[in-house]
Amino acid sequence: MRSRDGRPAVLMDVAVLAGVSAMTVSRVLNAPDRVRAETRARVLAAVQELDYRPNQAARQLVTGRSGVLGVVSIDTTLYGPASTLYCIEQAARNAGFNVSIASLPSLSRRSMEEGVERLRDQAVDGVIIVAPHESAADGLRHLPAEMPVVAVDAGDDIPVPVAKVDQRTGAARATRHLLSLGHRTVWHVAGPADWLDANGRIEGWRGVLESADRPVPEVLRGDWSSRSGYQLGQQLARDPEVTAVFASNDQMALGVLRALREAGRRVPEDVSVAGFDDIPESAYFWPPLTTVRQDFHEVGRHAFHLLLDRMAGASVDARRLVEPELVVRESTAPAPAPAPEA
Amino acid sequence: MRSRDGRPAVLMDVAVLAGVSAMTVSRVLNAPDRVRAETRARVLAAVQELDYRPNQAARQLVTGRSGVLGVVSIDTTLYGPASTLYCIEQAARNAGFNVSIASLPSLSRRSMEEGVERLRDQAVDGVIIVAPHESAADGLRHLPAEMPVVAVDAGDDIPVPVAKVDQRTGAARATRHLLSLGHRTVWHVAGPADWLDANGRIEGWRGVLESADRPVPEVLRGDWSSRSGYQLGQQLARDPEVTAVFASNDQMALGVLRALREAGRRVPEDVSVAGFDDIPESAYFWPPLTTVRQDFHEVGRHAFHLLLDRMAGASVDARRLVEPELVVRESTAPAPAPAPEA
DNA sequence: TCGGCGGCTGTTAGCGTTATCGGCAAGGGG
DNA sequence: CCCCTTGCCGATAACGCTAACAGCCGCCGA
Repeated sequence: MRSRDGRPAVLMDVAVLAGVSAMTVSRVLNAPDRVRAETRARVLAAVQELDYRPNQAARQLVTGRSGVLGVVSIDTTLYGPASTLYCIEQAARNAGFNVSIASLPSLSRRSMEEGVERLRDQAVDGVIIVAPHESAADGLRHLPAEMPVVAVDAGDDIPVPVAKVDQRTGAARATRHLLSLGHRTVWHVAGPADWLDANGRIEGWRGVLESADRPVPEVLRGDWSSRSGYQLGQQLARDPEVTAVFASNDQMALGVLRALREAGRRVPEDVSVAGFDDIPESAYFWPPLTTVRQDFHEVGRHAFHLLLDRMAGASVDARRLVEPELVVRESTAPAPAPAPEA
Repeated sequence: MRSRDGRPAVLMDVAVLAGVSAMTVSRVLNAPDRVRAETRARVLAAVQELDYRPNQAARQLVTGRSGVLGVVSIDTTLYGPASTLYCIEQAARNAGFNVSIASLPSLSRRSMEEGVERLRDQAVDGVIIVAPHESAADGLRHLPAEMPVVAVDAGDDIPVPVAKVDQRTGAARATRHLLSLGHRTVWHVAGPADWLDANGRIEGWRGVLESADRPVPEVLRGDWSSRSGYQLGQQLARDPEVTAVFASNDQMALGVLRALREAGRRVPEDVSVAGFDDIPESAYFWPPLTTVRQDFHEVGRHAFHLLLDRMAGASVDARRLVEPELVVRESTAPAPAPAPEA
């Protein structure tokens, strides 16, 4: 049922129908226990009957809060960001927030600031930034001060709370796993140079090799795509020294697998391969991929709660590290016996 | 620079600084040509100097428009919905809209209506629904009438504009391709029964088999996951009759590939396999997967423009079909010679 | 009996914008 | 010379809600 000749009911309509003042209706909705039970019931009945919905714009105009959170993110088509976004959204919904998104067309500081601006103009109550790039870090240092912001997977030297997966530990675990299988060293197919995740994994990998006193092969730079993994894999396949490869994500690992196979090198008998992410498909690669599972959902949840804290005034240097987990499958195996003449 | 002791500048501050009335400032922002160039310049200078940003809530309160579009979608972690969402967002941004999302935790009509409600309460100007389910169709028939809505990948008998990929044609192409390679018939690993896409593909597949007068094997139901493809693939691998399999998405095709290989059946020499979607990885499966490419981006764009039209009052039964494209790679090959005793 | 206090509800005054109407000056036609 | 138009701008009144204060009533203790 509607009042006012078909336009949606407003607070005043409810008040009239319930025989109370507008303020009382407002109270019923925002602080129910400050209204006598009987009155409250009458008001709620009126609300129901008129199918009344509070006008958020009006409420926001006076309270200054919109109940909307913003997420600015790079390519939400990628598995990681998509999962993180999804989980942020779930957490936010449960807490009564809506979520607006701003996908970044590029990785520049400028583009990131544009995304934040757009959200700010929309008057979001806070922003979560999913932009694991060096260049983004730059932007994160020049944010409008009054806006609560947290970052996902950002560096450590920025003035906003950060939720992230501990990339170094993850990479270290994968690398140690390969060494423990008897491989002399481990080659690394990395992600793009401006991705923090990529660099964190390089550090983890290199750290283990160095402290175990192993040779550190040159880093091979991919771009996260299977194609790049394939191309670099072809390179690796030519070198008979290579018995263990750690790829910085599962897609590149897939490319490596294919390149090795095409070159006649068996996985895992001749070469072991490990990935990173544990995308749902990797258990069905051939062979099933040993990889490092990142709990993106956990990261999303953490990010959301950090933002909540931040909005409540918490300090700017909170950090939330999520531990990744090594998932051993069939793409890694003991190193082949050294060639006879060695 | 700020005015009013540090709080953000409002329209009135700009007006005072520029020596004009508030209304004139408003006009400069919304209908620039109705203001003398000189005045406009003065106002714009003041805007700049005060770093003035219009308060959207106030504007919305009086105009009734928010400049925000809503997208309600199932699991945005899946490749298809994620791509569609991404592209909707791009298109919306370019047209000056923001986008809010509501991911659905379940596929029920109720859950979908909840998503729409949430967005409606947020006062979005329109909604795009990405919920390719039978159950969603039900909900689509009971939407608040005054809200502009378009659907992605929905059925045909609903009262909202629809943008979708022509699933039947896609499936038909894959099936015809396999028949043309000499296979007697084609087995089908389908998606969940309540997904429209899954059913559309079944129809396309069945249609081709029937009109070519081939036996129609029983449909095998998966759940889109590689795991389900793997399990059903094991079943298929046991049947020596099976020489061609069409899976309803690439993930399940991956599972099928693995099951066949484990059972000792070579792909494509013994069995041909085709998928659907053309996810970025499928070119690096082993063997590289023949599949049907869906242009999700195109769908996203269409959906957005349909919504724009709808908001402008266009009819409710607009339809936009996107043609999918067969991508032939190495997982399909001519049928093996019939067994000697046949 | 009265002041005071606590529980409940109403009144008033904005929040920052745009719609609407109206005014004023300059210019053009009768 | 006057009237009417046209171009530009300003005053006022909403839009729908809540913060802040004010008022009423009944009950308590003094």
